[in-house]
Amino acid sequence: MRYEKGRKDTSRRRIMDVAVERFRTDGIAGSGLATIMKDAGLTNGAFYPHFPSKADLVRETLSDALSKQAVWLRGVLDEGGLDRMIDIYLSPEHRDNPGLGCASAALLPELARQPEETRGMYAEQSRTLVLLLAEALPAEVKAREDVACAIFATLIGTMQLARAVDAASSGRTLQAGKMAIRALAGLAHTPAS
Amino acid sequence: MRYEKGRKDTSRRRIMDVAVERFRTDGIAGSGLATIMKDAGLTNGAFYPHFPSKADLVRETLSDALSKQAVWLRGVLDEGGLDRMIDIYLSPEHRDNPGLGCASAALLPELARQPEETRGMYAEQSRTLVLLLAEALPAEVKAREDVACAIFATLIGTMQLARAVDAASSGRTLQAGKMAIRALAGLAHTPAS
DNA sequence: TGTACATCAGTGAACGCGCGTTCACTGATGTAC
DNA sequence: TGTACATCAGTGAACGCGCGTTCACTGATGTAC
Repeated sequence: MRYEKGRKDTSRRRIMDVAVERFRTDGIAGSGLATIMKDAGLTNGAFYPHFPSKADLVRETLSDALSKQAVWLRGVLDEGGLDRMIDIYLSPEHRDNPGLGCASAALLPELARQPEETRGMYAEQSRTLVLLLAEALPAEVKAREDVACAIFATLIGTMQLARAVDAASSGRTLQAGKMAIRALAGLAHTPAS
Repeated sequence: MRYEKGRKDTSRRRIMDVAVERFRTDGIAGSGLATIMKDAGLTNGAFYPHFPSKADLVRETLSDALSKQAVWLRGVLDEGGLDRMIDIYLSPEHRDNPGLGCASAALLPELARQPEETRGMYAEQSRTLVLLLAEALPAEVKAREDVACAIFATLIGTMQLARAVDAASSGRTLQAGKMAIRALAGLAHTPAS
């Protein structure tokens, strides 16, 4: 049947929202299209009027997620600075909700195995995040982009580690990451969080 | 047919060697048992006299890989110290050969999605690596285990990032990681590597 | 030392299942007149 | 304003394929005598 105007756009949006969350929760290879479509309230076949293939869905959803993360990052850095961002990123809430969190923390090794087009998208989008971090570094920091890149890597590595280890060490892992990133950024070390 | 003594052990060893390499290259969910067995020179059905399930293969091979990594780490730290280890870990050779490299860099987010038993194994084995790093820190470093944990996270995050981004920025990412880890460890920063 | 036999690693076909993708079809809506 | 018709998002069954796992079977070897 023919549907009302704008219907296709909202369906597409719903598919994408359901898909990123599932990718971040179960991995890309671990997420089937049938499940995604069912969760979006549609059937198998409705996928292909929206996306030419799963690879395209992956690329588009992750590109979207990274753009949103850039908006979020800009906002948090503007309001609360690097210090505040670190506390939010390395929070237990973020750790316990990978489906709603950072795509890099959830999927980075799998992203490295994606087709060239997806990898190029990631290279570009992650660079934006690193540049935003670089801008937020204290004025006296040298080699700003390199420091920002290392901070980005430490955020991601710390979150992955906190998710993989047992609950007992997880909190300490997060704290260790915060401490290290503050040291790299040249911020005062605040022992109690 | 009945095979000569020790045959089962060498087959098992071959399955495990082929499996870890494939896991690290293609991911766990992305690696099928049929392919692994074929690469090990055996057929499908020969898998089950060796392992009760794929999950067991995953746990055993990764446990083995992490033990070997601990041996490697101890050796490199003894011979060349933290500085040498950083250079080897964050080398283009390691980046370009994930199949032979660090299991954490290749699989950490996927490890966080494994069954409890596998996660427990990882928590334990990664702790050993962190403690080895802590021992290798310069004497004056405080909060040694926390610093070591952050260094571990930075090594992993940096390698993942270097593998995901384009070739042009990849080298710089590795250098930025080296610089940051040397700073965290309180080692002199050597601008040229 | 020679013979009979139990062992069991490995074979290869098959199991049910979910994967990504294709396709003929539906039918309420927007558009043209 | 009313009618005829083209559109096309979505349906639901099917495609071939690879997945993890099972199973009846093989047959050279190690073991027992």
